[in-house]
Amino acid sequence: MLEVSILRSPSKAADQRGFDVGLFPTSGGGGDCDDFMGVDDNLNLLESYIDFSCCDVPFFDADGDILPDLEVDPTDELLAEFSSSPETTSPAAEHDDALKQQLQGQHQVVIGEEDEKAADERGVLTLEKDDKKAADERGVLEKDDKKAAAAAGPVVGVTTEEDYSTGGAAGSSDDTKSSSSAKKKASKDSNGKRKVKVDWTPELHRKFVQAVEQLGIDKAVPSRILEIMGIECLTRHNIASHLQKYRSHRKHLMAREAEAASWAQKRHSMYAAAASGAPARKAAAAAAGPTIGFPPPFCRPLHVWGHPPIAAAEAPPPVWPRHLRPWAPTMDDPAAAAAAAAAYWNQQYNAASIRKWGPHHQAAVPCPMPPPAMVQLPTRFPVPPHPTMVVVPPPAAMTTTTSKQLAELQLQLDAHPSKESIDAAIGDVLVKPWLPLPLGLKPPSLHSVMSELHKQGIPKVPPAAASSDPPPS
DNA sequence: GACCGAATAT
DNA sequence: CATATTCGGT
Repeated sequence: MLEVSILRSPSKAADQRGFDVGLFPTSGGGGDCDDFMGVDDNLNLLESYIDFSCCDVPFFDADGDILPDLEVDPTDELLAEFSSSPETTSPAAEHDDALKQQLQGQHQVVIGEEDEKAADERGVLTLEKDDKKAADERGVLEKDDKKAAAAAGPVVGVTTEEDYSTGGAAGSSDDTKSSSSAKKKASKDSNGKRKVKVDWTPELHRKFVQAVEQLGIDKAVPSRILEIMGIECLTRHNIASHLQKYRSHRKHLMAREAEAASWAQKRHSMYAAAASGAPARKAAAAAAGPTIGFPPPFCRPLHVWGHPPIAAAEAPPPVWPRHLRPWAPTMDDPAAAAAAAAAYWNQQYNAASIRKWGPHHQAAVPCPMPPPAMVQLPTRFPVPPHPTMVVVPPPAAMTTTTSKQLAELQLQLDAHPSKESIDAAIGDVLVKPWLPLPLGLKPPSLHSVMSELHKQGIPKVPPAAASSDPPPS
């Protein structure tokens, strides 16, 4: 917490440490912090534990509001306490930092050469799991105490890194696992670097997606992505982790689309059969109606990247005519589809972050972005470099009325295939109703959609009538 | 040994 | 749930 406050509060700890506190540009999507790429050398102090080497001003927006904090675990908080406790905020800070590193180093050494369990048996470890928190809260030992602790041995009430990062295992009479993991941790952090949870803000994610797109989903490997993103404070592991999630979601999404497409295909065939088949068969097909053997009129996307549940009342229309969606790509155009997918991800991310952080989220970037020039947009990328998308999700739940209306609309579409192919209509209008809308394009209300359809000569057909009246061929 | 991706942990 | 870490394979 305090760690965050250091970085968050320009007037307090950060200032005291001589941080060059800057503000985030307000420019919505474009917040590609070229204007604060400069990294204050003073940050090196902090870098000792927290690799914020390129995160000079990550936590403020232009209003000086506190921006979403990085989710830090208690480990981080402790170190924050180290960094921000009064005695570390002045000239002494540097020494403290150094001391802390030193302390950690010593601790590591001992952990490495002494079995934790043995230490425990010796009674050297004084903190039980439950006490750790209290230790956290009461803060860190005074400088002198730290020195003393370091001198006396590594484990006397000094809760160092591995204590926290292993969930307090060091203090418990826990077993080999904890000690070995502590060892690992210790060796890993021997350089004093501390891993902070990366906050994948929309901006960051956008960069990520752009990099992935640029490389191609197949060739997109963490190291390359990182290279293209050019964000120093990210590690290959951060990228890998995010990439894993990205791929996973993407996979689900594609599976979903494939499924929908296959349904569309079936539907197409069925129409063809019904239109050209014998009367009996035709009647059967008509009687079966559009809902039997077909997927629901709209396909809700999988819970992708924190898709918000939307109340039925405020749910946007799940479908709208193709002509009202000029941006809609077709599955025939892979590039457009890919771009749409990318836009979709961006939109998902924006939506998620709005929910998470509120409407000002766009200014929040945990790491400064590279200058835009560093990122080449795919030539065919049809969306703006920094698209701000409007969320157009399908409804989480439908009221009866909405459901009826939808069924009706569906039937209208069924009964009056547009000049475009049924396939396209299904693929675009029904299969992917959740595609993002570019900013400025508000999703049409169901009402407007329907009246538009009506204007286009598509009458409102009562479901009963529609189902007994198969579409003309 | 570095990297990757999936699995698992936090 | 999001992210980090681990682990097995290349």
